[in-house]
Amino acid sequence: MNDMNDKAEAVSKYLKGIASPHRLLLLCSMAEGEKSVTELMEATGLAQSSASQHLAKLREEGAVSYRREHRTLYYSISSKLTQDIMALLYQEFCQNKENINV
Amino acid sequence: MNDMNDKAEAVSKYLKGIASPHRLLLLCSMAEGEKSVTELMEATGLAQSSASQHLAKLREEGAVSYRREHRTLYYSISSKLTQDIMALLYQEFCQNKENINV
DNA sequence: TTATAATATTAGATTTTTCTAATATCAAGT
DNA sequence: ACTTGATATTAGAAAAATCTAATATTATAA
Repeated sequence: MNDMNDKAEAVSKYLKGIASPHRLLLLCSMAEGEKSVTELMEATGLAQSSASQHLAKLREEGAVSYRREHRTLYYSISSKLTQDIMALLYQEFCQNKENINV
Repeated sequence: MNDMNDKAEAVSKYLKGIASPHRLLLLCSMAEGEKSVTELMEATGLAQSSASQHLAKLREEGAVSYRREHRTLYYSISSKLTQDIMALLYQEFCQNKENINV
């Protein structure tokens, strides 16, 4: 019974992990392919510290991962769930001209 | 360009709208079929005021709607997007024993 | 028309999130 | 060993979310 509460907590943590305008923009940018932190900063207009903190949160929730190449870290979406959700959201908010059924 | 920002805002608002443990439990309960507010309170253990406020937020985001029957309001999930997302989350957090790919 | 059951709204305190500024780390290149 | 470029972490202030308690609304039944 409080198994359900635990699951709700976990799901909530994950959803809140991606549910900020800035983190969504980061994910959107990464949806095009892996991006360095600097590229992500430019694409989203975020300050360095802010970008880094948002990426940390996305990492914590397992939504993204990175690979190092020299001094540069390349981030990308690493979870199927996140890809699926981003696809649904994109379809709903970015393609559906009249926002019925939101 | 700030079209993207506007969309990110809208998506964020929607996601935050469903991303609280209590609201997820409410949605989970409604996934079984429409429920009265009292039934939802019992199912989730929420206080009356709290349940009502959470339902208001879900309404605002268009995730749920209700129908009145006498004094009782019956709530249900009204958006395809919300149903799809709930299905993905259920699959990921409630069926996948080993939480790979979160 | 008044009492009551079912639900909504408001107010205020508490907690959580998010930003900026400052500082730290870490891996090259010199 | 130093310096520098790329990124991370910490601290603290400001903004947003959430709970409880109190009050209001609304539809029915007496």
